[in-house]
Amino acid sequence: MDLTERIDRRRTRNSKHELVVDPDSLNPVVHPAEPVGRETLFEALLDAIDPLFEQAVPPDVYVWGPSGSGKSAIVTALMSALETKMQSQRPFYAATRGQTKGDGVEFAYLDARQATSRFQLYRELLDELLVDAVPERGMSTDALERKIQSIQSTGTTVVVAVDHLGESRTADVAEIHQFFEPFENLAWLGVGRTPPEDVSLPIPEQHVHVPAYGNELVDTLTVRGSQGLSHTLDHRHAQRLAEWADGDAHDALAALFIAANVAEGADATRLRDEDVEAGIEAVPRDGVPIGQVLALSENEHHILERLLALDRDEERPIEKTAQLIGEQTDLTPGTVKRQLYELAQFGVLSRQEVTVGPPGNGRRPSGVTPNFSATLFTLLRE
DNA sequence: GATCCACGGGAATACACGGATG
DNA sequence: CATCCGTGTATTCCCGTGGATC
Repeated sequence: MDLTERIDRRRTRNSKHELVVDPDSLNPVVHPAEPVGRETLFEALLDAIDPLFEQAVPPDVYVWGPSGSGKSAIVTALMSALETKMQSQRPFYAATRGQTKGDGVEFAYLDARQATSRFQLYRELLDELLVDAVPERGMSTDALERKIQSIQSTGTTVVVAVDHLGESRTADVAEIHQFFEPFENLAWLGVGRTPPEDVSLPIPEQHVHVPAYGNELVDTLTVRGSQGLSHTLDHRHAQRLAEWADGDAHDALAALFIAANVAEGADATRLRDEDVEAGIEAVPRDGVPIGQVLALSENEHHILERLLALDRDEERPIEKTAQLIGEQTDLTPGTVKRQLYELAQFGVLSRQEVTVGPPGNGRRPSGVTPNFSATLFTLLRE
């Protein structure tokens, strides 16, 4: 960090009123312990796993709904609530026994974006269940499966939530079904966007539909905004964001997060209209969720950073882009090109035909542009 | 020695266009 | 006019190799 940067930071930190007091509250990838205004959905989820409260293994459940409808928020909240509840009721001696954290019921939350293969899903699950570290390599997937089975043979019931199913890189419902089939005392709760009728069989009989936010989004924004900022979020601003985002909490929070940063950068003491508009400006309405971008590998992040650094106004065929990026990384242009194509298929980048040079024979090249908020990506990468 | 996976290279396939063919 | 074909690119798909870890 150079000197001016230090001074800059010091200056913003010491400005009379710090505007952002809790960044996490404004962060679209962070979910609060208690989601606002979704009590009925919480009930529906509890209903779905009701047998659990009579010591039985509940059926598998599929939770689905559009992007930004709060699926992740409600499921993470449910799992952590269940965990604390069940733990407080667990007999004291259980905690000290054996290699598992205890017997009875165990809860785990897995993010399919972090665990994309059967191996990784099993590994993450074991990591949640066991106190000991679980190896990341050198152990076969089948060995992990046997390990999970041996835990179950002690009579432990496992409820595992798997978030973000059916994205282009993550496992889908059918795969999750297959992966967790071998385990007798395990119920899974899959979360995805695909409507049940479009999901390839087999699919759980229990569905819980999470519809897009309606008016509740204004409340959610108000609560989270007011927690994150040093002042109450202006009602007009909450309304403006909710309306623009059309019920998508991810987009609304993304814009709010950026707005707060813009305002803070300008040494404002309150969020101003122009900040909110700047936030809205910086978030594409139909982009990929930023969490999906953040979950990419380190190399892919490098590629994206270089891509964002290139002059945005210039049209450039993908080949040329790959070459420019390749020069700045230790990846070959060929690999960069393939990765760019993959990212485009993934939805992280969007492709459009590019008109460059004389109209030759073959197929026209295309260029790539980010399909997410570059500002948000940069802010959250730090 | 076994394991998983990121890279990298390259084969296979898709697409665009002009010209030939029926 | 509709369709097929050849050529030249773009894009997707696949798989072997090697690093890192156990």
